[in-house]
Amino acid sequence: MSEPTPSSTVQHDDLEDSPDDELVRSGRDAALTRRALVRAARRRFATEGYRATTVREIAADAGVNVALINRYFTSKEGLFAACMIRTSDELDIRTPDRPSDLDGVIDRLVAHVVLAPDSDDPLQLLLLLRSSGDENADLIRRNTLEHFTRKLAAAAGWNADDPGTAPVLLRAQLAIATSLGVVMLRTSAAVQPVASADIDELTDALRDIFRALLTPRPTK
Amino acid sequence: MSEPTPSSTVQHDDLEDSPDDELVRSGRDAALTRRALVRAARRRFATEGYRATTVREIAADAGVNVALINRYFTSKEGLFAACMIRTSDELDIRTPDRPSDLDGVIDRLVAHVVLAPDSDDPLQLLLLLRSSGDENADLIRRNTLEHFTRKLAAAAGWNADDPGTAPVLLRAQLAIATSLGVVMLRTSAAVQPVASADIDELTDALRDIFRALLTPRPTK
DNA sequence: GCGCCAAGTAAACGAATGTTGACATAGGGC
DNA sequence: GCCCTATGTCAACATTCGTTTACTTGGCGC
Repeated sequence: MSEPTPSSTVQHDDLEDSPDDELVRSGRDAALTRRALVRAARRRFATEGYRATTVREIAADAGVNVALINRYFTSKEGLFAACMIRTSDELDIRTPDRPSDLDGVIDRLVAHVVLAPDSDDPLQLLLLLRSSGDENADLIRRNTLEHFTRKLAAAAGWNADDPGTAPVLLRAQLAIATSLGVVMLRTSAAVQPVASADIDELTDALRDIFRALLTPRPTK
Repeated sequence: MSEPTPSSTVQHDDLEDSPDDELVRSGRDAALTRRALVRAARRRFATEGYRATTVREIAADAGVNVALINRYFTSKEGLFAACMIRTSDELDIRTPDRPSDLDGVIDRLVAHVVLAPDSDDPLQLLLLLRSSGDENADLIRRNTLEHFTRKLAAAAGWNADDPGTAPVLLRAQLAIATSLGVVMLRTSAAVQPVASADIDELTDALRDIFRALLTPRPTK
């Protein structure tokens, strides 16, 4: 009888060709290890969900020993919280300051949606993540999504003080919902044809929808 | 040392007040048990995801012994397939035979999306379910989604033999993606305003989008 | 009323999960 | 150069997962 492979952790000598480690791990560097873990965790949490992701998978992706997750983040939940906090920050940065530039906002949103499946864009985690079983994480996600909705709606002419513009807020959120759905179909299920659609074609189609949704229209 | 509670299965004597069992379980009825399991599984799979759902939870929800899942459905995956198959059937039924009735199709889709959060509508499972970590389960979902996409696209004038209508297929899938996103925002995260939007208002907005997406438009 | 088979139960299994503690080692301060 | 601490490794843990096996129980045909 042959000996079973004793462990599922991969050694750092067979990282395959994954360029996940933006820098070559030369020596011992706690900060680098933490970043690698967060990056790997973001991808896994986004594509597999919180509970379906195992810490051993994350550690393997990051080319790091499993126990370091608990060393640096106390627990799996702590690692998840670390991913979420940074996500919230980055979304604020990407929000435009000039509400008039609706086309620019749309282009940026479309770019995020189209490119999300291949990146570890924090937006992807925000969009994909479902109920995690962690109340605080869910709250952060809801607040961030609502914040982003208001920003997008403002670019489309929504005014919090003008109840007449309320429909714009709803339409902005439908645009976000569409983004969420597209990202899910492309990353989570690889459903055709959207999963392998031509980038330009998909971009055009999305831009059409978002413009139709968000372009100021006085009529009902 | 106190004895640990030996099992997480609940007896059928403390079903709480859940009306999940549409009929009182008087005697032994295999068909009833199977239906109860499928119903409970649909809700759990839809709200928690495949891998995050445990067979013991499902059995407890259905007020049934865990082993019966394996007896009637061979495995957790078999139970999932049973949920999906019925979903596929219902979607087929709801698909019109007359492709010209686009408005009717749209109305039905919108109704499903709007009502999904409060029901155990099979469509909800289809829309909410994410990457399950189980290859066969993912394949079932992908095939069902693609099948439904083609049905919807056909109602909007898509013809598999006419490459010129390919964009319609993509747009139909964007409509599905939007549905998926809306259902997720409403059920999974309760994001405002879409979560508490007026039903009629939401219905109108969705109908507008889907018509704009799917109404035959000869121009590029 | 009785036996027989379907329906349901209980307990255990191996594998996988998150976590922990003891140990090994690199690398900079002195 | 030596040691001391931060960093990383290894093996084990308790628990939970899906599944299986042996068993009990209920209801229908005769």
